[in-house]
This record gives sequence, structure tokens and C-alpha cells, in this order.
Amino acid sequence: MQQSAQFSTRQKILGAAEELFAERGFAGASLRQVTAAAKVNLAAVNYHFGSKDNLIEEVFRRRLDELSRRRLERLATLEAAGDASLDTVLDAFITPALELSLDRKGGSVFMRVLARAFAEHNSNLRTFLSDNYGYVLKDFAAAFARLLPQLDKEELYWRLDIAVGALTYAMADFGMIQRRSGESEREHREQMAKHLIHFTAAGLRA
Amino acid sequence: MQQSAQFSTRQKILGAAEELFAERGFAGASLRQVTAAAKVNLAAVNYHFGSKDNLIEEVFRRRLDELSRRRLERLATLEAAGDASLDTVLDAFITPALELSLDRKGGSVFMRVLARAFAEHNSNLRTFLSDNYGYVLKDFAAAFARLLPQLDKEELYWRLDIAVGALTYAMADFGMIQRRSGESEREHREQMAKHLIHFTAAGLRA
DNA sequence: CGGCGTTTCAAACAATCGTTTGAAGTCTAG
DNA sequence: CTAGACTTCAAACGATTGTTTGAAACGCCG
Repeated sequence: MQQSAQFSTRQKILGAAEELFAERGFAGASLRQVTAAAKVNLAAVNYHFGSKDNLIEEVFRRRLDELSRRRLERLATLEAAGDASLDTVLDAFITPALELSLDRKGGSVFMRVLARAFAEHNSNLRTFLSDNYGYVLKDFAAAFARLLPQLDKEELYWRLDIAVGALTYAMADFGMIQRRSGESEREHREQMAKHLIHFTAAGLRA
Repeated sequence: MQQSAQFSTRQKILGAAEELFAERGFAGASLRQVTAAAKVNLAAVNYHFGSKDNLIEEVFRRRLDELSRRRLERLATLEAAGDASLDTVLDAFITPALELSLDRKGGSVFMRVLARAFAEHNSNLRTFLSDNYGYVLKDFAAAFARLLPQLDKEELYWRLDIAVGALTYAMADFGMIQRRSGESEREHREQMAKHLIHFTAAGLRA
């Protein structure tokens, strides 16, 4: 955000909104705080996005379109090569999120926003996410169903539900584990991904 | 809340605040909405609690004091009897939360509020919870350390961090699994607890 | 019944909320 | 160079926010 000059007003708003939504929640972050952080005029939000609700959806769209594409791409590559296993399919789900977290300053900002959305239990947000990105989870669920044929449908759905919870929570860095001094953000999150895959694969397989 | 006559103003406010915080978040639920739902005067919040922040803390205190007591009581009973295992220790952590979810109309309301607190990443709330209830997690961590001596400290903390995430997320009912028709809330949540223990134990043991 | 601490109440406080307005500024095409 | 579309701006809109006030109502004890 300090290099605001090279970003369009739209991009500056999206970046500042993402950070403030992660930190204070959707209701907790005001448009005045967002536009002040983005160093743009207050009215720019309604000019470029129409409303705060539309801004929120756009914050998701900007990241989730590519994240979903990469996840499904990896999954397809895996299955085409016959390499699908619990570990590799989990990796196909997690690694794109990991890369997203690392390709910009501030680390896991967007994953925290995404986890906030799960907490918004009754909101239009759940509907928006489910309508636009639900097919990703559906495809992965189908892959897991093939890898775990001994589980009946109900048992599988319970485990996937719990697994998604563990992934969401961990990728949002909600836990207590702090990055150790001398450890880079990248190393920290790669460690997390490794443990996450190991833990979740065991839970699914159990 | 419909039987407001038999509850004190304090209790009516706490109950309404809990439900609205679960539904709309701490910033999203206003004191006017809370007092309207509780059918008390707006000024009653500041009279009885001093401020909105104090009200939020009190919503946690009311449930967490007894929840923490019950969890540690079960853990102590287990260890005194020499019955401590991954499954029983996880059960000692989960069952009190399950009972709390079931002892009042509306089910998992408070667990959803608790999960919201985890999403409030930078807030005073994390400090408040850690300062006042961190010892519970510490005691359980020690129990798991005894049950998993093959894991070094770092490995154990990673797995516990992920396990807490899975438990928090699932108990808050953030997942996609809906209660099936013909299945009572109690049956649904007992199913969830069963799967949760099985999944998490496998992840810890892996 | 009278008096006193506790609780409730309607009303108002300044501050902040999302959104709208119309003019000023910027940019590009003709 | 100018016309016209696009973008930014300061200012203000009514609504809503958390909090405070002082008086009214209540409940209990002497």
C-alpha cells in the first residue's frame, strides 16, 4: 500500500479493504477507514463498486477466481497422471492457498478474510461463496470419495466437513503457534502445510 | 427470551447479546438490537455492564467459567482413574461443550460466539480469553504430551493447534452438513462429537 | 407509611456510519 | 485545441452508533 502510485484506485481500495476486513471484520471496518488506508477519496468506493456489500464480494472474487482455478488445475493434473492419493489431493487443495498467502506482503491476509466469511453464518456471503465457488469443493469431494471407497457417503461427508474446518482455521492462522524468530514467513507456512496435510490425511483415513 | 418475566434484566441482556453476537458478530450487533430483543431499555446495558466491551466479556465469562471447570474436572477424573487415552481426553474436552450446546434452546449459539472470538485476530478479546482461560488448554496440552511421548514438543504443538481448529470450527457448526430431517438436535451433535473425536485422535496419533 | 437505595425509562449527546451530490479535475479522441 | 467521457473531490445527507443524563418508578426495610 505504500507504493500506491502504481496501483489503480480500484486496486488500492481492494487491497486496503482486504487488510481491514481481515483485521476488524466486515462490519467492523468502515469505508472511511478503508479509503483512508488506501489514500483515496471516500466516494471512490461507491463510484467503483456501488456499495460496501459489492466491495466485499469483489474482495473475494479477485482472489477466489484464480485460487479455484489453480486448485482444480492441480487436481486434474494429478488425476490425469494417476497420482491421486490422500496426500497429493490435499496438497492440490492447500498449496495454491499457500502460494496466494506468500505472493504478497502481509502473508495470510486473504485467508483470514475467507475464514471470517465462514463465521458469517446467516449472511448473503455464504450464499455468494457457495453459488460461485461451491463446485470446487464438490470436485474435491468426488476425488476423496474415489480414494476412500470404504467410507459410506455419510461418514465421508462428516470427515470432509471436519477436514475443511481444520484447513480453513489453520490457513487463516487462527491458532496459537507463532512464527519462530529466525524463521521466514515462507518457512513457517510451509511447515504448517506439511503438518496440515499429515494430520488431515490421517483423520480422513482413520 | 419469550419467557422474559422470569429472568433478570442482566440475564435477558446476556441471552439476547449471545444470540445476536453469534448471528451478526460483535461489531455487527448493536446495543439497540440487543436491548430490543431482550425487551429492556437501551440504557440498561451501560447501567449493568458499563460498556459494550464489558458486555462482550461477560457473555464469555458466563459460559466459560463453568465450561472450563467441567472440562478440567473430567480430565482430572480420567487421570485419577488411569483411564486417560486420546479418545477419552478428547471426550473430556468435547462433551462439556456438547452439553452446553444442548442445555438451552437454540443449540450451539455460544460455541458460534466463541469461534467468532478466534476470528477477531488482533482484538483485546484474544488477550482476555488467553489470560482467563488459557490454563485449560495448557492442562490438556500436558495430558496429550503424556499420551504422545513419541512426538517432540514442536510436532505436538503443531498437531494440537490443528486439532483445536478442527474442534472450534466443528462445534460452531460452521460446516456444510445440515441436520437431517427426523434427527434431533441432540442426535445431530452427538454424531458430530463422535466423528470429531475419531478424526482428531487419528490426526494426533498419525 | 415514609424514606432510600436500586433499577428503569425517554430523551438527548456527539460521533460515526453508508451513501449521494454536484462541481472540479483529468484524460483521450477528434 | 477543444468536446466529452471518466474520475476525483469536498461537503453534506439522514440514519445509526455507544454512551450519558436526570427524572420517574420500583422494592424493601424500619
